[in-house]
Amino acid sequence: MIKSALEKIISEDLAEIWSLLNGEEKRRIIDNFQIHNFKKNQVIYAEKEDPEFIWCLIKGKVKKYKDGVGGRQQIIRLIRPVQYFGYRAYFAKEPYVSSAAALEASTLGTLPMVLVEELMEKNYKLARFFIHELSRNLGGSDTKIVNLTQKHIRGRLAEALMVLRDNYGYEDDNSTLKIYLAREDLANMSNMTTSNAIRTLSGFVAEKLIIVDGRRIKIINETMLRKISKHG
Amino acid sequence: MIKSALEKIISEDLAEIWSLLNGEEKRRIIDNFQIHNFKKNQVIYAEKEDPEFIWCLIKGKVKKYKDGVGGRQQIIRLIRPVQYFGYRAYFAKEPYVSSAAALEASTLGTLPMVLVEELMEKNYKLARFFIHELSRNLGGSDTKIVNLTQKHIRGRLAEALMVLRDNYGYEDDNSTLKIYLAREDLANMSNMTTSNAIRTLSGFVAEKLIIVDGRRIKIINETMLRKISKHG
DNA sequence: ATCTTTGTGTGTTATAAAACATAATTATGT
DNA sequence: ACATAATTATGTTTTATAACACACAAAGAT
Repeated sequence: MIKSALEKIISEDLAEIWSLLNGEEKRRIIDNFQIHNFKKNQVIYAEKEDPEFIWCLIKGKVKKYKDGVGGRQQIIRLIRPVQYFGYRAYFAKEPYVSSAAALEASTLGTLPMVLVEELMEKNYKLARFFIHELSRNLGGSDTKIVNLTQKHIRGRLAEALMVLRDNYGYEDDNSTLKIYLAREDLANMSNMTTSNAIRTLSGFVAEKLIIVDGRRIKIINETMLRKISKHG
Repeated sequence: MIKSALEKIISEDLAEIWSLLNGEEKRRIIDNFQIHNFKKNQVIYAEKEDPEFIWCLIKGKVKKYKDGVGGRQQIIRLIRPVQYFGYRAYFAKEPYVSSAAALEASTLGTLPMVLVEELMEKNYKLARFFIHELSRNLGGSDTKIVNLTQKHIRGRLAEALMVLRDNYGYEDDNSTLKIYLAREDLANMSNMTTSNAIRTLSGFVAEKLIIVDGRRIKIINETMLRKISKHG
């Protein structure tokens, strides 16, 4: 398993990033790539630590979050395979401002950021890849600021459900979200208490917008949910 | 005035960015740099428009903001001379997600993004400059999400005052904020209604943390304000 | 299997902040 | 200089959401 997952990613260009590199560069990546396994809920790195590696999610699901006042947690971003994270703080030359944890058992790879920077200096496409990613994430964060501060509770939860849908998609039935979050995590995505996440979710069930079976959420009326998310 | 301001910026390396370029590159910048003047409150660009230029604030003050539900505006970031903005959307290959407007009469310069990208491809330092800026801004936005959603009204306003202090500094008296915002803008920075910004500001005056004279805000107890901003 | 912990669901109360209302002041245009 | 509009200020009411309380179910531990 150790190297095969990586070879697969690189050779099949599952991740955009690798297709930008030449053979020699790919060689150096493979030589320095380290595989790590994380259990469900295990912290990958924590706020205030110093960044040293770029992280690559190979299998599983990861949340990036910030712990705020009174132990309240805000989920900032969700990661899916094959995505990269943990490089922002290094580029900014500052400690992490958010933490990362596995939402389920996950396999990740690391690469020293010094190597990434070295490759980047030689290969403009790699630099451009990060500029593009950072720019998209920044736009997303700015949008999230307004979503979380100005929308009402129903709008924020509907928004969270749509984020899950867009990030992880549906199961084979084309309607069950392919992620099973605790109500608490749902609340932490939507800036509300767990009680209110549960209550609001029950409301959506009563309105036949979704069907809930434990942590399985089946989206019945996506159009309506998007509408609520927009004007809520 | 037309070119002199630019020559001054470039020659004196007032902006970090120019020191990264060689003579030939500086030449091309100067040839393509366009000066624009904006009146107070004039919109520089608006959400959903397509980005074409990078903007350089030479003189004045600029706010970046998003209009949210019910006409409520959220100020995302403040710009001071000599800072660059407006490039994120271009790099992300998407329309602007926020608008920019002059907070006071301002002088700005534009440079076509295609030129910036061309220079960037040749000059790694320029690419690294943008990666650094984007990374810092992204960290700032992620932090702002938690600040605005989890802090109470006093904490949010104190935070806004400290942001103003850190961005624009003090007048010669070493205590009066070097920016004169309408209460409405103060509210739009702090995610609250104008009424509450006024009320909370009056509270700070009563507690002798600040002195207010119209739009002039004199910081009396910065330590206490930082404390309120942190735990509020 | 039983105990303990953790997560889910709902009703009730408390409260922070918005919404609304109305003056008083300050700017702005003619 | 005056009229009109915009901004600042403050009091009152309403409301969205947090906080609290408790029951029940599910999952782990001994």
